[in-house]
Amino acid sequence: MKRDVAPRKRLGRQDWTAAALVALGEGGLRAVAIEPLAVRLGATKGSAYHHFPNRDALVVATLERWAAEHTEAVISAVRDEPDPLRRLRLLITKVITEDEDASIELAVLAAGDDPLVAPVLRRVTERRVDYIAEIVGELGFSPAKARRRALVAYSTYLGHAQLVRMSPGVLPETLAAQRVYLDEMVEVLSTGLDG
Amino acid sequence: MKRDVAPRKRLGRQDWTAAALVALGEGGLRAVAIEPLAVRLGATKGSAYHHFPNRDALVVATLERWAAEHTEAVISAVRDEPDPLRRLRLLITKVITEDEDASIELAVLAAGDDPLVAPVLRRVTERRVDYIAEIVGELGFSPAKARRRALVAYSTYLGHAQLVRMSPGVLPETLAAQRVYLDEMVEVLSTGLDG
DNA sequence: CGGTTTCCATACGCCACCGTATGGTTCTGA
DNA sequence: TCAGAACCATACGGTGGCGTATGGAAACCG
Repeated sequence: MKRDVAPRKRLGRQDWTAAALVALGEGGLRAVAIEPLAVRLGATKGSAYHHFPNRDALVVATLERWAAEHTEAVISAVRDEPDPLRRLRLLITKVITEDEDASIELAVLAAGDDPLVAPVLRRVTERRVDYIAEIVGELGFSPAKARRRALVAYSTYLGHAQLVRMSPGVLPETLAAQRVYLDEMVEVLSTGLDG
Repeated sequence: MKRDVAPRKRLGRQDWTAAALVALGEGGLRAVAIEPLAVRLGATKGSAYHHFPNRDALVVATLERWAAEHTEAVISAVRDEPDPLRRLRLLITKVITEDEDASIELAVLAAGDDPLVAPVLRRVTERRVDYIAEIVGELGFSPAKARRRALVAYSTYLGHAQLVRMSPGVLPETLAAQRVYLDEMVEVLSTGLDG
């Protein structure tokens, strides 16, 4: 008579990190907690503490998975474009427009000073800035200048993400206005990079 | 014979919000908790719950105080400069360089999706963007374009703050390099605004 | 098919913080 | 000067999460 409400599958590490990613996107880092996740998964803490020694390990594994899955994804999505300037503009546009898993990224950024998040985030940041600088370098600028421009561009991206999160109201409302805005942003950021 | 170790002053709302601001800068929003603050102040919770109905009220009062003290401060610090373009550049430079109370600002930004923080932060953001747009408008641009440029500039500021917080390592190390970097950033952001 | 490993449920103690109740102390002004 | 208000200490109960112990079920394997 003990019917299983949900088909009681057995759980693995991946199930936990997957659920943790969802929770992370919805409620930030503090929502990545063992007991609520257990409820969400229809399991108990016993499962979690089998796969992970403690909560920190779960958080780290989750962040590591996020970094692996999303950092390279964006980069390899524009690698086909041969022209550096167009590639840069494509990258910026893509990354600004894309709001697919933005919530997770925003949550990670928001928790940037957490000792568990900091190292992962630092790695991802360096990787991204390096990549942008590489593109700018292809345009014929010195490594130093290329890096400076990359930093400005990446800062703008970060700030835009922050704005989207904290007060979308200040941003242009209509889709048309958004297009104009983003075009202008790309233009400003790529000033002087072409002829 | 009962010598007071610390001169046991009586506490007011201001003492609590002041301590809360310090805690906010040091440990983020979650550090703004009644019991730790009571310890820090050499008092007990009884005091806090006399001045504030609950923890949320303390947080709100603290944020309100921050908004009042720091939003207008920066703006009025550059109001004297008559030339709009120079005023804009002064503003950006000032705000990027200044790391006085940056920790509090960063903590507020990091907690931007907290329901207590969101409305305050939204107000502050609108106010700042409006002010930047106003300056750009003085340069002869249409309100729409001025606002777009203001948004780009403010996004860059936000992102830069984020970078400072999460991985200062990616930013230029030496003071000289920092100067060059900031100059270039100001130049990029004010591209096309002058002749 | 019996043993071993993997997986998970139950139950427990712990800690940090919230909020309340209650009574004591200090201040203030008629 | 003393009554009431303002202020604060102590003690308590509640909540939500962490981590551990222990035993039992499920899967795997010889």
